[in-house]
Order: sequence, then structure tokens, then C-alpha cells
Amino acid sequence: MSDIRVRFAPSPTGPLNIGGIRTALYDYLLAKKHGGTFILRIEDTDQKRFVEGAEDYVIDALHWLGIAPDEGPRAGGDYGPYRQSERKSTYGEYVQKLINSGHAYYAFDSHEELEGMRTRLERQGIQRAKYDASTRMDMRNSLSLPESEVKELLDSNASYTVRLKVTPGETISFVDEIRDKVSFSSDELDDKILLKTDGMPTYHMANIVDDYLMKISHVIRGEEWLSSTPHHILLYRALGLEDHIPKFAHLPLLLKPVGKGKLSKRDGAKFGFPVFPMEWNNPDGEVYEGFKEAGFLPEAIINFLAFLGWNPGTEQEIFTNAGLAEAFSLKQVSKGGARFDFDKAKWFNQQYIIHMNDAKLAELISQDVVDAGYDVSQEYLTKFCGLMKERAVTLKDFLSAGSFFFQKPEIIDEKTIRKKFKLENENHIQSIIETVFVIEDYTTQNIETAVKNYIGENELGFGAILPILRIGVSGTMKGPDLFSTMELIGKAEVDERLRSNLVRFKEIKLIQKENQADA
RNA sequence: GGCCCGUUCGUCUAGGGGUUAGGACGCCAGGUUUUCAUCCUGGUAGCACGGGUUCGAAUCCCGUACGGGCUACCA
Repeated sequence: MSDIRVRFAPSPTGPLNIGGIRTALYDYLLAKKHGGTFILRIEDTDQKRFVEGAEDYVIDALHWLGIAPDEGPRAGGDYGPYRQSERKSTYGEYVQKLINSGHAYYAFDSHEELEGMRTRLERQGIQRAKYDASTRMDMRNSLSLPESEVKELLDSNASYTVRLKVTPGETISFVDEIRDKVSFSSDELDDKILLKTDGMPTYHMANIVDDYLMKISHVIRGEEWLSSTPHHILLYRALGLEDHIPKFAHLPLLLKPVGKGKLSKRDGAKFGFPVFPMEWNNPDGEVYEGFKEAGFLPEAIINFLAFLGWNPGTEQEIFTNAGLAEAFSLKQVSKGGARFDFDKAKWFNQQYIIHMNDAKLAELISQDVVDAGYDVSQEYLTKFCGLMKERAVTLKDFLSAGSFFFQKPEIIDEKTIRKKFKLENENHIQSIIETVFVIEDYTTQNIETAVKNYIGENELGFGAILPILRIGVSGTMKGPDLFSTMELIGKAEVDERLRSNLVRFKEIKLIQKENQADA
């Protein structure tokens, strides 16, 4: 194990969407590239926003996608616990340290007082008033209040927060692995709350302490964190942990496929594709569709997501999980936001299905087959997958486009029958059905030879006969090689379908004739 | 409003002073196929705008526009 340790730190406030998955993927890829450790840490410091089941969802999704964490609440590890709510006691010491060294202070202001300050300053023309060096002495805190009063308040169990004391006039710079140097003026920074009245640390405090304690080497997170990074730098400095500052990489956001703004959870329903890895049943009863349920392969999603904002610098696009890890580099991550392109996702999935072995595919769709009420052997299913896979974009397409392998087709492509079927060929079709029926060894090759010989000998032309047979067997013009299809479906069933459908074709044709006569 | 980040075909992107600006998805056309799909070949389409630096700018600098993020006792 190298000392590269990368954490994915979601809040359990709902299902992890595809953007979160991408962040986790980049975390995973960077760790694996360097033989390091991928860590999952649950940032549940906001008890109000906690959603039951969200943590399990995150872990299950990462497992399904094949990017399971090496350390985390379920995986365990030497740096646990991995839920911040269970680490509450460890943060106090660091907060105290900041207070003692004068880098942080107690603030006793109520929500109303804070609100009052903001509206007061707004009336003076200040758009967004901050709690900072310019305002803190007008507020009720351990900097503005006499020491005795502070002690009194503390002793009387008055509720308080702890705020970071930001010194104005400084320039805070750091190197972002994706964007290079980024600078902020401390004048713009407010005195961030580090410890809430409920005794829980805020994200900023917990994050710094845990990253330090868990020996995190790289912080990869969404761009929305870029502007709070200077606060984090200040925190490391104040704690005397400047030598332990991890490398930062802020990822560009995932954007809606069309229109403005970042991809949101409701875009799935809006645009007709999943934005979550797996199905999620929201407590409010709303159901969010997942890629898994839509018939996507985890490898394909990973490959697709990896390329949304990153590229290997070569023209190779199809990568195994391990190949991605080897090729990955933060330097190749692009800076601009990427639109989510469902067409590209489907293309990746199709590629993965085509290249997957038939038995494996059979295994993946076997549950759907059972659910549809079909009962076939594993061998049959494997052959079926072999025939259908070039036509499938998702796993769902196997059954929707290949149902005639399991049951006699209900819907017949009548249009093609009207166009291709000639009543004068009826006897020929009849003869072909009989010719094929007497084949002893009912193989693709033998069926093909028999049919083609008959067509040749009677000078009929493939176009006049084969579409009729195809629709007779499968009901549709779309499908795998006709003779392979016949072999798999089997002689008796094929014979039955062809005989009964021939009758139906005649009816279709006669109705057509009548209509023409009327017109 | 302020601060910060960004902007190459419709989309994802390569390219970082001299390129016919490359690839992929999509779309279109052709070929292969009894059909559909796969596959193959070809086509379509782009450096946001304005200044500057330079012999030369997609590339460096400045500005503008546009997009995004942050501006909570949310993460």
C-alpha cells in the first residue's frame, strides 16, 4: 500500500446521483493508480438532513459499480469510525485548540440577531453582510464581550457556536491539481462556524480534522467546494497542520443535457433517462429510476463516467476498470462543466454488451426471463444472447426485441406481408414448410441449404420468400439470422408457427385485395 | 451585487505560438446483410467576441459576453 489515500465523503441526504458517482470514481481511480487506498467517509454532521437508507444506498451502489471502498463504515479499517456522527468527541479537542490559540472564538448570537445584522447592513447598501472582522465586534461573542460575561454565559449553558477568526488583508493561495494556482483575499472570507449549537462540527471543521486523522493525501471533490478551500487552508494553518495539507482537485460539475444549470435529480424524469446508479424510493413516495434497472452494465457506466470530464490523451475509449486506473491522471481532467449525454452512455453500454460473453449475458438476464414467465434452459438462454446481443443497447432489449424466442409472436408485421407476400407463392411456401419439416438434423446450415435450394430450383428469388418465412417465425422483420433463429426455436415450434401464420397471411392478403377493389 | 472558476464541431474531447484544428457520440450517405443490428467507408459541423503581444495566436496577456459555483448553525 502506498501512502496515497483518497476519500469519498458524501452526505447521506439522499441517493447518490451520477455526479457523485463520478467523483467517487475519480477518487477510486487515483487511489488504484498509485496502489493506494480508497476510503468512504459518511459526512452526517447535519442531523436535520439525514435520510434513512442513503448510506446503504451509497455503499451498495459503489459495490455494484465495482468501485467498492477499501475502508469505510461497512468495510472497516484502521482509521474508523467512518461516520462523522460517531466521531463527534474527537472534534472537540481540535476546536478547543483553536480557541486556546486565539484562532477561533465563541459566538452567542441567536438566529434573530444574525438576521438583524444582515438586514441592518443591507439597508446601508451592503448586499451580503458577512460575520467577519468588520462586523464581529458589533456582535455577541467572546471577542466583543467582557471576559467575565463570556465565562458567565458558558457556565450558564447558553447555547453558542464556535467561529473561525479570519484575519483580513491576507492573500490565500493554493494549488489545485486541475486548475493550478487559485487565490482568494481573506477580506472576502467570513468567520465560518466550526462548531454548531448542537455540538456537531460543521463540514469545514470535521473535514479538516478527519482528513488529517485519516491521513488523506488527495481531496477530490466538486467545484462547489472551491470557494471554501481557503477556509480549509486557514484551518490547517491555525491547527499547525500546514505540512499535512492534502492536494486538492476540484472537479467540474455535470450539466443538464440541454438548457442551463447542473444536472439535478429531477432531470431523470424530465429527460427520460436515469441519473442514479440504482433505483431509489424516496421517503416522500417518489421513485427515481436507476441505470441498473434500465439494463445498464456497471462497467459501461464506469467507462462512460470516466470520460465525462477526463480523457487519457490517446484515442482509446473502451477501457477496463484496471485500464482506467492505469491511464488516469488528474492533470487530464478538464476544467469546464460537462453535459450529460445519454446517447454516448447507450453507445458504451452497447459496446460492453457486444463484447460480453454469451453465458454471462444469459446470467444477467435470467431473472428478467423468469419474471416474464418464460421457462427455458441456461443453454437456450446462452444461445439466445449470442444471437441477440448485437441488437441490444441495454439488457432490457434482449427480451423486448427477442420475445419471439420464448413465445409465439402476437404482433405480425402486416405491412411487409401485404408488400411481399404473393398469393401465387402460397403453394411454394407450403412446400418449403414441408421440406424444412422433414430435415432430420435441424441445424442452421441444413435449414439454410434446404430453403435456398428450393428457392433456386423454383426460381423464386430470396426477396419473395425469406421475408415471409421470417415474419412467419418471428412476427417481425427485425432480428438475427433467420436460419439460426429457426434452429434455436426448434423444428416443431417453427413448423406450428409457419403453418398457422400462413393462414393468417392469406387472410391479410385477401382483405388487402378487397380494399383495393373497393377503392 | 461581491468573490472565484470556466468557455474548441449539437454533445464529450485532443491540441497549449507555425496542424489541411484530430478522435468519439449523434446525424447523413454508401457498402456488407434475405431483414434489423453489428461492421466498414465517406460526409456534416467547431476554436464565444473585441483588443493587444508576435513575423505568426485556437494556443500568451487584457477586456467584454456568456455559463457555472460560492456568498447558511447544508454539505
